Order: sequence, then structure tokens, then C-alpha cells
Amino acid sequence: MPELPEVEVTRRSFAQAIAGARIESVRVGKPLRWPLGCAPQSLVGQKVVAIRRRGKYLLVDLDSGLLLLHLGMSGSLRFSPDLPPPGAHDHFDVMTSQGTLRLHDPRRFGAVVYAADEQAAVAQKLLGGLGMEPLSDVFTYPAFEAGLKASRAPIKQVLLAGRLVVGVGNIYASEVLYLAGIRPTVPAQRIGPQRGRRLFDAIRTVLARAVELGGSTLKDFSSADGMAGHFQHEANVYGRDGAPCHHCGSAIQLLRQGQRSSYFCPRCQRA
DNA sequence: CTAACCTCCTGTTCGC
DNA sequence: TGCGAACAGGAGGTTA
Repeated sequence: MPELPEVEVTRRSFAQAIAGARIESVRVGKPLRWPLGCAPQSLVGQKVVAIRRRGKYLLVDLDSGLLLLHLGMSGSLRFSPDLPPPGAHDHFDVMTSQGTLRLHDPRRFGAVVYAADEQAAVAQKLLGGLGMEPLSDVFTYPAFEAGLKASRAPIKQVLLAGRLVVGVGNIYASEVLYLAGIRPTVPAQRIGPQRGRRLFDAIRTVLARAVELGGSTLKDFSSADGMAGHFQHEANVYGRDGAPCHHCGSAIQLLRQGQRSSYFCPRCQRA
């Protein structure tokens, strides 16, 4: 499940290699989450200027406009001058002068959407409500604390929603809360400055560490150059219900919040 | 406005 | 062993 670290690792794995490439053809497979929003043919001849990331979206800047790319939960990208013929789950290929960028996505929750510019309605709809970038300077404690105070929802769901801070998906939300010693069910506004600060730090620490380790490869995630990630081996709680807490030995518990699973240590995360 | 629920999809896991 | 049901989940959309 690509969260911020996996998307960022993917970005880094092909951004340099594709920069400056000219799009020579486009192949579209089965429908993804949203329609492309332009004729595939209209992309031909455009140059790839840069690859940026916003939350879990990758932004492929073109001469004219940009492609918003989302990996959904089972998506992965590959970029290589020499890719095999497309398989059943390869739903979007951009053939360029420097290689082919391919979206592989069995569950097709992912998307490739064209927008004329970042202010375009399509882009605004997808990027407009996003929260702060946790690994950038815009993520400050005062802003984070203000966001916490504004919500009575359980902190786990506030993190997942991405309106306050982006990129923290289901796996990292559990890990972050464990590190901060906060129970997933605590209403956001009941988190005071001291624990708030710990949470703020934990978000940065966990995400930065995950990027460093190449993300988490739980099922089959890999970056665009085919490398697997290794953060999953450092998971303290995710997927470990019933197993002993690495810190205190208590059995990790699993609970459901908004149809999502949350994992926590009942002793290390008392409130 | 918020919060709860729904929806998209298919590979994997589980129970009988 | 086989088969269907349940599950996994990012995030926009809908409903209350």
C-alpha cells in the first residue's frame, strides 16, 4: 500500500532518468479510478520536465500541463528503457525517448489524470484539500497543534484523512501513534502540547526513516527501478496483533476504526 | 460544517 | 480439495 514514503521512493527512483524525455506514444489498458481527461494522443510530443510529489500524488510536469498520478493501494510504477510486453495488470504505459513509464495496478484504485495546470479544476479537486507536507518546512508544530484542536475525531482518523497532514496512510498511522505513545481512539483535540509535540516528531521520524529504507514492501511494492523496501521489518505494531510489544511485551491489539484496522500496544499507548 | 458510510477493484485469506 | 464469503484499503462522493 503506497503511502508517502513509497510514493517518494518511487519518485526518486526515476525522476532523474525521465527528466527531459519526449513522449513518443501512450498505451492505455483497463480503466483506472478516473478517466485520463485528455486524448492519449495529445500527450505525444510533449516533454517530461520534472517529477514532483504532493501527498501521495506524483505530478509529472509536461511542457504543457501535468499528469497527476496516484498509486491507489496496489499500484506501482516502473521506468526502464527495456520493459517486457505489458501484462494483464499494466494499465498505462508512456513510451518516451528515454524509456517507458508503466503503471502496474492489479486493483485499479490508482489513477492517471491530465490537468492543464495545477489551478485547473481537475487538479484543484484532487490537490486542493490536502494538508501539510510532513517532510517539508510548511509542517510546523503550531499549525499542527491548531489542527488537532479543531477536531473531535479520533486521532487515527484525523491522520488518515490527510486534511491536516498528508501522506500518513493506515500502516504508518499505527506506527506513528505507537512511537508517540498515543492510543488511536483519542480525540484529536484532547492531545495536549506535550503529546502533540511527540506526535509531530513521530510523524517526521517514521516517514523519514521509511523513505530512507526504501518504503515498506508488504505485498509487492517496489520502486520504479524494481527495488523493494525494507521498512516493514521495523514495524512495531502494524499487522502484529497478538504478538508481543517490542517495548513492554504486552500483546498488540487490533481494533476497527471506520472500517480500517488499527494496531496499538495497550500498555505503551494508554491514552 | 463534520462525521459516518459507500464506492471503486481484484488478489489473497478464511471458513465450511 | 474446492468454493464462495470476507478482507485488504486510498480517497472522493454521498448522506445524515
